[in-house]
Amino acid sequence: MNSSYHHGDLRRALIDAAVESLGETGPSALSLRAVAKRAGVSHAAPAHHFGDKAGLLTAVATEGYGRFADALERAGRNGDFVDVGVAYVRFAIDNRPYFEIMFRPELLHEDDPDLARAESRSRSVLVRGAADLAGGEPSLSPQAVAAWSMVHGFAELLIGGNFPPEVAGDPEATVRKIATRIRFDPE
Amino acid sequence: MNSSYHHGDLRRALIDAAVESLGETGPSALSLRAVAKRAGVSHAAPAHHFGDKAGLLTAVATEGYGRFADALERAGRNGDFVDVGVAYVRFAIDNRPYFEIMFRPELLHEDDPDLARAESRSRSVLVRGAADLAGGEPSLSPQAVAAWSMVHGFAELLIGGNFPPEVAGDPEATVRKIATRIRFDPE
DNA sequence: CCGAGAATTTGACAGTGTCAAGTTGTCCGG
DNA sequence: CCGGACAACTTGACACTGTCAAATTCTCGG
Repeated sequence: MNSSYHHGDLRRALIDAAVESLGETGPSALSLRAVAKRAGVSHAAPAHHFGDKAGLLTAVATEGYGRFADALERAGRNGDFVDVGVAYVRFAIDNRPYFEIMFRPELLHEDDPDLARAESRSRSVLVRGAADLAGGEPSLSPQAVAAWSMVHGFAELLIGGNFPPEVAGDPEATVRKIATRIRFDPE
Repeated sequence: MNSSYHHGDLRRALIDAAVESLGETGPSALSLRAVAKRAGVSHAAPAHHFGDKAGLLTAVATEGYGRFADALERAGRNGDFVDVGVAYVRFAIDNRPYFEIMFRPELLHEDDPDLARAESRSRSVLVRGAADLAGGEPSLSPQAVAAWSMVHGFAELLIGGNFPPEVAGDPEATVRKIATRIRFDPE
């Protein structure tokens, strides 16, 4: 029981440390060595578990997609797709460290099977919600693309600080108002 | 006035080199020294002109916002807001190196006055287009937020490779179809 | 023509990711 | 009980990065 050796679940601790670090410094300034130091291990320990910096971020993104799918699923329980949209941007706000990474392919190992699984799960939750709205189409309908794009763009613009105070102040209200009033022309 | 002993306009050459580099390697892997080498100058030359790595990226983003505003303005000439939306995502596709940087505040010097000017210009072009649609409101109406979010989210998701082939194949057609059929309920 | 001042280079420094090799812990078959 | 195999982790090194200070090179106005 040498104290220099980490006996608990180091993989878990490293992911947590990475998320904390991401929350403080943002993705571009994330340092593997800083993460290692925060977890109390040597600078090369992360490489052993994740291979790569991208590997660590992939693990974070995978966990993020898992939580994301959970949140969307929970919000969609009562059949109102507006709630799913609201949950989408709420997740981006509340889990910003995850969200800032999840849609940045150049930072991740896209071929990772776990990541792909988690990704496709949250995508399917999203599409199912949109399909309910549009009338049960299996694939990505134009309506679904539109809805997804809108909530995603809103989240990104909000996080990037591109909105004036009156909309950034209560983003949930704004997205709810918009999502409620929006319609899709047949034809 | 600005002629240097290197050869022409080094500032210009460095921005161009940065854009090329961004196009090849993406923003996260951009190296100041690689940019300098590409421009044929020493590794510390960029610092003199831009102070910082963020300074160089700020200059790139400023130029990007300029071109962006031009493109949106050109597209809005004939009063159809759908064209502006299409131009938005077309810009993201055609000028990906710029677009990938423009909405990433943590990579830039947000307080830079030139950047702020260029930003607010393209924003005002966008809002003016949306105001025409909504009936002349000056500030950011819910409709404008919705429209902006949608085209922006579409562009980001598209660039991130999140869409299946049938929509990524002809993105312009998809965004046009969506933008044409979308409506906004008057309460 | 020359000296001031700007543009650029040179050299150094701390920090980064990644790899190879060494060290330390764990566990299991005898 | 024990020895050795195996995984987890550390140590040390390497090339590369951004940034800064000092030295150099060019330009131009007097």
